[in-house]
Amino acid sequence: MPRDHASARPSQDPSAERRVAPALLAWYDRHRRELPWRARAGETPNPYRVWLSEVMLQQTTVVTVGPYYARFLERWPTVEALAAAQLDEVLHAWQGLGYYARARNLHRCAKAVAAEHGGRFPSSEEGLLTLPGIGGYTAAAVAAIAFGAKATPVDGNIERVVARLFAVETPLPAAKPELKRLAGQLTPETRAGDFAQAMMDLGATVCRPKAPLCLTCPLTRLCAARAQGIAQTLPRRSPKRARPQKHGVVFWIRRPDGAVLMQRRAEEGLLGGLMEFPSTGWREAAWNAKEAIKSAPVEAEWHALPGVVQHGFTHFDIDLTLLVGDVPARTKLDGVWVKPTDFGGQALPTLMTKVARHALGVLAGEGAAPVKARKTAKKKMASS
DNA sequence: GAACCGTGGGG
DNA sequence: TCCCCAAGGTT
Repeated sequence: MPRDHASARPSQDPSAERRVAPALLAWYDRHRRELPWRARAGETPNPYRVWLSEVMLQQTTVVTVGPYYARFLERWPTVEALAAAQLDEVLHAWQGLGYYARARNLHRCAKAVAAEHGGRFPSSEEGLLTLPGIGGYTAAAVAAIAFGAKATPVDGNIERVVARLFAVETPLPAAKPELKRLAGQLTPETRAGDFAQAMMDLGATVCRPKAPLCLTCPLTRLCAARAQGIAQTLPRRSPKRARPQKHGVVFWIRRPDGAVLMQRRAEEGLLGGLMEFPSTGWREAAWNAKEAIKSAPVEAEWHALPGVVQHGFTHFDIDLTLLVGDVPARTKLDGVWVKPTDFGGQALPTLMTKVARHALGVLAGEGAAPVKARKTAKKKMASS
């Protein structure tokens, strides 16, 4: 469907575009949020802190990032300190935050800045783009916020604000180039960093995905979607593919001293570099015990643990059942033996934290297993 | 372009 | 309960 040119303009007024940035910056000066990584008005931003926060904030909420940011900054106050850390330390500190490639790239980036840039981040978008884990959004964000460059980061918030302001009805992700172009047109010559943060604040607190607060929005008179009464329906999105359900069987292997076998996952891919309990592959077809045991790392007398651990990833759901096996002391296997009291010292993804909690709860003989898991377990056991 | 890559909270 | 989605990047 063709888009007429009138839609590429906020409201019918041709001068509206030029009024967006002044109106938004005036609003920002009054409603500016205090965030841990945000320099106060008049203070010089610290590029390391801006970069660290921007990477943590990728696809992650402000509330979630808060404590992680504080811990990272205390432990590694400078990019050189972070560069000197071990990758496993960084992964462990990142535990629970998700998208673990960010942690690996964060570490690589710190090393690159320390070793190849004298400990100073490049100040241009182009320079920043060459670093690991820094893509179009983060390069523009750091350039604008930390270095005052005229750059236009476009995140989910800004996509939404711009889609509404210009009533762009093209669905995402196809609309991304157009939204980026339109956002660039709005960016002022000065205060580009404040403008970007103002757009993001507006998207987070006023121009929200659902139930936008158009009555209190500083741009409401300039908003084409508001004029057409379609603000809440934008941006449109192309339908997403359904998430398949996968299944796996975990081998909970115990030594007489109570230690359990853990292994490190491959560096690349899902949960890369993190620790896990050994398991079968994760596939869409269900496993039966006899088949699963073929992929056990050791021979043992296996006992099925009641219950199931369920978890959702971005692109598939998974349920894990557990087989418990006891092996003699001195059993030699790939991996590390870890006592449950030391699980906290390992970089475990949330899925494996759930596995550990479930196993320890059931094996302790009390009702630590989630009620939901028990119900599902009964159903599954009855059908198998 | 499309798939892959986590997690937690809110409606 | 289920779906949405959050300051995206890499392949």
